[in-house]
Amino acid sequence: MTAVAVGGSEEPPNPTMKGAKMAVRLADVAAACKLSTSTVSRALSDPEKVNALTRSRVERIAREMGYVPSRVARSLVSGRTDSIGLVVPDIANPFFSAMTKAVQARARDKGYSVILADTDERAVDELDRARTLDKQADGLILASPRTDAAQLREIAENSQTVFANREVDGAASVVIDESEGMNEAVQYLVSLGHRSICYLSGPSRSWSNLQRREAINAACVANEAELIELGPFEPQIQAGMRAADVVQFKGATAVIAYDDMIALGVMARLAERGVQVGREISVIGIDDSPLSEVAYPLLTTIHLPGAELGATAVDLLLEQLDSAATDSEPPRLCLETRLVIRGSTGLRVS
Amino acid sequence: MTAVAVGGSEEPPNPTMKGAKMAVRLADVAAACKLSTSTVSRALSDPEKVNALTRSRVERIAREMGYVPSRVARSLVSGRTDSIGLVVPDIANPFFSAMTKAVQARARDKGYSVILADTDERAVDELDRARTLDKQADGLILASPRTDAAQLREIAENSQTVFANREVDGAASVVIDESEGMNEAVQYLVSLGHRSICYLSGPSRSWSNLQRREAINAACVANEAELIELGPFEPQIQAGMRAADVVQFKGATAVIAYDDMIALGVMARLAERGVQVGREISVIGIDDSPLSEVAYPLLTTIHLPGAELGATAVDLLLEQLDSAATDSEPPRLCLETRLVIRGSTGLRVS
DNA sequence: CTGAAAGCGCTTACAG
DNA sequence: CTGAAAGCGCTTACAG
Repeated sequence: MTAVAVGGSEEPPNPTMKGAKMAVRLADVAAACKLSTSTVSRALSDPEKVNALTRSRVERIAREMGYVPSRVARSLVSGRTDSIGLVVPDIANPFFSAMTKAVQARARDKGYSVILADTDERAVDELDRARTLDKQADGLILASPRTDAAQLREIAENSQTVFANREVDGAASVVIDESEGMNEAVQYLVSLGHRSICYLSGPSRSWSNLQRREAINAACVANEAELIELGPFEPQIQAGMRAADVVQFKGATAVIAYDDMIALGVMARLAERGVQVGREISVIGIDDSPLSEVAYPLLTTIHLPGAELGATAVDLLLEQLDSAATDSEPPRLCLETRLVIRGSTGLRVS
Repeated sequence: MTAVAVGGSEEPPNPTMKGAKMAVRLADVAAACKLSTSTVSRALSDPEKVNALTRSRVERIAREMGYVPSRVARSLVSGRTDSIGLVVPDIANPFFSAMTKAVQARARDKGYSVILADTDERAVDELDRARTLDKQADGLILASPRTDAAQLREIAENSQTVFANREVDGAASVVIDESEGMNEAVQYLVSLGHRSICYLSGPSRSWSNLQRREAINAACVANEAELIELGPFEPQIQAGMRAADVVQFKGATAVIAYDDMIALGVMARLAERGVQVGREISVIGIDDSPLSEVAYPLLTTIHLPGAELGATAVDLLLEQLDSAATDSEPPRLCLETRLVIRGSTGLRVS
């Protein structure tokens, strides 16, 4: 009648410790079920390979015990982490936050989680951040990297990588082709009587900026407009405010900015000075961020499919992960743009 | 003189496979060094315990072979992942992107990476996302969760958790106390001649919204102003535009919105209707996001220390992780607010 | 200072 | 259908 400790292999649970780390293990469930860990493992992750009754019993007991499989143990055998790394220049920039949101949503739909790295526009940190993430993730999405092509190629050779908003030889990428939107913008300005157009450059090492410069240049040639380049400016409102001074000094009547942030900064400063944007001077942004509908006047801008960019990058990456081998030439996708006309543009006065 | 393959245990590397997954292992460098894995492991991660010459040789060879330790293997033994999970309602909302940026930066400084989950304002998904992240991270930061207190408490009991912008009994948290800023705002409006103030409510299940309602209520009582509550509205520009209609219908002359996004939407719609914000009607936001300096007129708003909130949450979480035991009462921090007066407010006209 | 062995928590051929 | 064993790539007492 007196109970003597028999076997006594049961470790008392430690209720003061938090976190699933000290939680019930597969072996605990197996012991409770009086089965081998092999069978329990199969019952939980490969149900077909196990007797139906065994399976349901295992499932029930596992649930009762609050069993949660260890992801890292699983990762160690599978070689996969089911997560992807995303490197962005500035999550506070609406373009990247919209893109990040889409990346996260799509990744989640596919059973992946995303590890985020923000380089705060510091190009020199990009490689380091990418390498760090590569150790923790199955693959990488590098958004608008400023690093030079050779180093990016090296990253792509050593890791599963997809570039967003940047093309790199031999690597998968999805970019936005601004030429259509840019052409519409220039054509529209010319139709309003503008003959000279000012482009406010973005970061000098930005691939996007290069694309946009080329696009506006081609568009200006095609539409017989003069092009004046100013900059570089950081894609931030503050920088746009400084840009406004240069614009005013140059006496420009039509400006296209590297992005909405700069355009918005320009408008804000101009308004402060009593200049009527949309009448005395026309301003066009690039991005079509939510902000462009809040500014005064509403910002005419080239719409960039940021969410689509993010979702597509995830799709490309997961395809690449699944196809294992480096079979064919990696895909390069290209998304289109269009001009969204609002209030910040108007007939040239003079 | 003729070199004959001796031992021949060298696996040929597979250059077509990408990713550090098939990379050189500790055992490989041990073999190359003709040492045990134990020694190599120590040389690399606990240098003091190893002969200086051995160490430098190991380090050199490891470098030459491009050895990168497997994080998951390490995690399996250490029980730590060195990453934290962050759950936010909407990364595209400037408040949360600013906070996320700060979380990421601070975490990185401390050697942690951050796994991001965006619930897209879907309160029902919060718990699920938190649990998923908990499996992959050492701890969790839950930003502005809408879930009810009981369930949040349960999360906090099972995982290392810090709440940002929400207080939960028995759990660590850092919140923003709006009462000071709110009081300044109401007092300011009253000093401009407004006697009736309209509050545009945020999400009904938002703890912040509750705090703000209480704060404005107290402030109105203290300043002898009438309070009219409208809403709820989602913290988005679109919702603010709809709110504007209600505001106009009510004939309000002074409104304080749940956040900048709503305030901005209100202003945009009002401007569209030809109503002069700052003259005919005063609008105050909450957040002081970069947008508030771009809107027209510039938005008067209550400054919220979003970056500080994020950084502080990380600090609290890491302290909690290090102190292992659930010793004392978890800390509850509170950050202050203040009113930033800009152009969207002015003397009451009638 | 160095090495052999056990173990972190799973999965998965390989037998039975 | 089930179990014993090996292994994923490290770290860490325990000996020597």
